[in-house]
Amino acid sequence: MGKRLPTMPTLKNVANLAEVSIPIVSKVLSGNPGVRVSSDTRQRILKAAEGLAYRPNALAKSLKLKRTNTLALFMPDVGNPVIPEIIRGVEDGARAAGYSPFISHLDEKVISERLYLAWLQEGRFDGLIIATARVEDSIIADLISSGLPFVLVNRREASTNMHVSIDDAAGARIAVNHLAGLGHRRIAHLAGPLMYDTSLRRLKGYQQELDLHGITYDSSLVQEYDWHTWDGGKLAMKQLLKRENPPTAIFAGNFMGAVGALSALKEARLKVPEEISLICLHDSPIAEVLDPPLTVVRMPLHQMGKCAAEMLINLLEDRPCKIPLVLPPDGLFIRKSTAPCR
Amino acid sequence: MGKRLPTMPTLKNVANLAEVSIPIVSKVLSGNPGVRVSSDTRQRILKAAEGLAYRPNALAKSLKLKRTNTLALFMPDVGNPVIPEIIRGVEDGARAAGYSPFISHLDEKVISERLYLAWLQEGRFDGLIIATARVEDSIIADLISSGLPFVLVNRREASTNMHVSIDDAAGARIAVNHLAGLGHRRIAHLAGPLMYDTSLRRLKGYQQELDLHGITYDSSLVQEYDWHTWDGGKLAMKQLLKRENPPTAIFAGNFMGAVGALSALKEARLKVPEEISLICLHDSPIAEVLDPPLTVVRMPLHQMGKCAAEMLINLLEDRPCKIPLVLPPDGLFIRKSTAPCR
DNA sequence: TGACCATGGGAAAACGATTGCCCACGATGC
DNA sequence: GCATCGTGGGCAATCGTTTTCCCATGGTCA
Repeated sequence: MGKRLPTMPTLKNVANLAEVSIPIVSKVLSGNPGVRVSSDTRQRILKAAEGLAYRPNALAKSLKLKRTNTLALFMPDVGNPVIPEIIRGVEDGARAAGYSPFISHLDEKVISERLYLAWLQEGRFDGLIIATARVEDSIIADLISSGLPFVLVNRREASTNMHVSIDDAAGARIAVNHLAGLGHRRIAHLAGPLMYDTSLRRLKGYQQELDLHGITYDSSLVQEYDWHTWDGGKLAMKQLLKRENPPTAIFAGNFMGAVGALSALKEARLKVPEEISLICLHDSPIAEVLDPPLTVVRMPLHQMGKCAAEMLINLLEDRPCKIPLVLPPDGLFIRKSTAPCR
Repeated sequence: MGKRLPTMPTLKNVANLAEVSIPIVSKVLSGNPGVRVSSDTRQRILKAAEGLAYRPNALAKSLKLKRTNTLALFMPDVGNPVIPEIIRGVEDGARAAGYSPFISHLDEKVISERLYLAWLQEGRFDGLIIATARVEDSIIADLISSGLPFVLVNRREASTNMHVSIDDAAGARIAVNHLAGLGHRRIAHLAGPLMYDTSLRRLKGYQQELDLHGITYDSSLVQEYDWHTWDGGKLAMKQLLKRENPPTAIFAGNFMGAVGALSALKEARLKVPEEISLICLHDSPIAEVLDPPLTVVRMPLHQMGKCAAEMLINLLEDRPCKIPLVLPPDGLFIRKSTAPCR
């Protein structure tokens, strides 16, 4: 069904036009330096290819070469403002090595259908970068046992060392240290879904740093929230504000949560940072235009993406992998949402 | 270079295991209903395929069939919050028709290298959806003359009717009408880069509606801004506030601009909506958590994406195309950033 | 018993590219 | 004058599928 619109020129067409054989055209056009060819023949081929606007068919080439030079990048949620950073990092890493990354946006349905596994098995891509925490463990296990090349981003897995993540605990500690340094003692934590190891590590960092400052951990100051939505943080913040003894500072596990929390604080007529301080992990250009601009611990998302691409490509090209598995946070970016505790 | 990690099973392997020929395996597995095969053979083949976890090689299949069932979606900027909506729309449209969309994030470099044209010419994708206004006209012209199947999103082009967009002028008029209905007369317009026809149409709609309400158009109330960045709107808003007779209402051309404008207004200690009203085109979940939540004219971005996919697939499958080229706005969503003019 | 038919399944070509091998040719060496 | 050698370029196989065509085989009918 369906007319095939324009027919692309093939090697055969070029060969006919240049009055030579197909293989020699291939050799000349693929620029193989070792090929010996008379300059006359070369010119004829080049002219013919140019005239026909010839482009090698990627499918045929990849089939023969068993290499597509493409990567698939699986993203959970393009709406999350931290995602673009990662995407750009992957792109930079991949393109520098001659690979083209293609992004696939995974909604629940696709995740459950294991389409990504299929794409890899079907040879459409050389490798896979998975940047979604939502993928089930069982599927990761399948992926590992299939032996197919993939890298996990922002998610660690004991059974493989193909993953890159950021030191969440360290990030959390920087945030809490900042808050504690400002004199805050009742520091709440808006924690991402605790089914994700990333959230768990942030929580642990929060606890550790509290401990270091001699603040006893109060689990009622930890409120889990849904970080897939913008108002997950808002709902959680409202919960937290219901306490009889509300916190003087909030450490939000991610950016979306902080924005939601800020919204809740405003509805509650609490002044940020005068009455309550707010800090979060991750940065985003939006942080600058919020009221007040958000103090954040910036995480090296771009670098994480880039490392993931490099790691994967190293694997694909059978080179030793010397990429760090865990990246340190970029550090504190103080804007206007945190202030000394009154 | 590079070890080829796991070797995927092929039709040949399945055929060997089932002790039949390759073609019959292909026929059975591709589920062609017309194929007549004994149930014994069928069972053996199915079992063998299952046992080997066979998956057809997409490259070989596409090469033979001249159809990949994939679409490439070119996005300008995944950081822009309106983009995810479009992406999801395209996905819905494509998947419903059995196509997989792959997103490529186009930065300036890629745009200038005309990679997208290459990908299409190389047969990697069946068609292309271009959702970036930034692509140069000359490249669009190339694309058209190449005869390759593509659809333009949110951009009109006289030389092709393969495009889907939203009625920007109508959206602008709804916004201005709302503001005028609240009694505002000095309504400023934060206009996107006027090199884009989309921005131009919004400006025109703004002018028309002003006219309808008997308000004379004052070009000094129109401030162009860069809508690729979050603080483009902020800078523009600051410009506007320098006037001796500042506007009482702002109509921002897009969401990012409105967020930036809101930021500038806060810095200037202007109360929204008490002292100045703000409305924009496009909606985003973030609009809810801003302070105040933004009143917007919602545009059918999801539907636009979906229509684009359907239009492209209709073209690919040689079906008549009955998709509307221009979609009406979804309408006004009143939140809290607009109020009667004092 | 011989002709016919339906049925199941295989042979081969094709998609477009790459590559190892080999051959023809003219030039060179003895 | 004969063997050798290097050079330019073609042959053929291959990657993994799909699809058209055709051939066995065995059963049915006269």
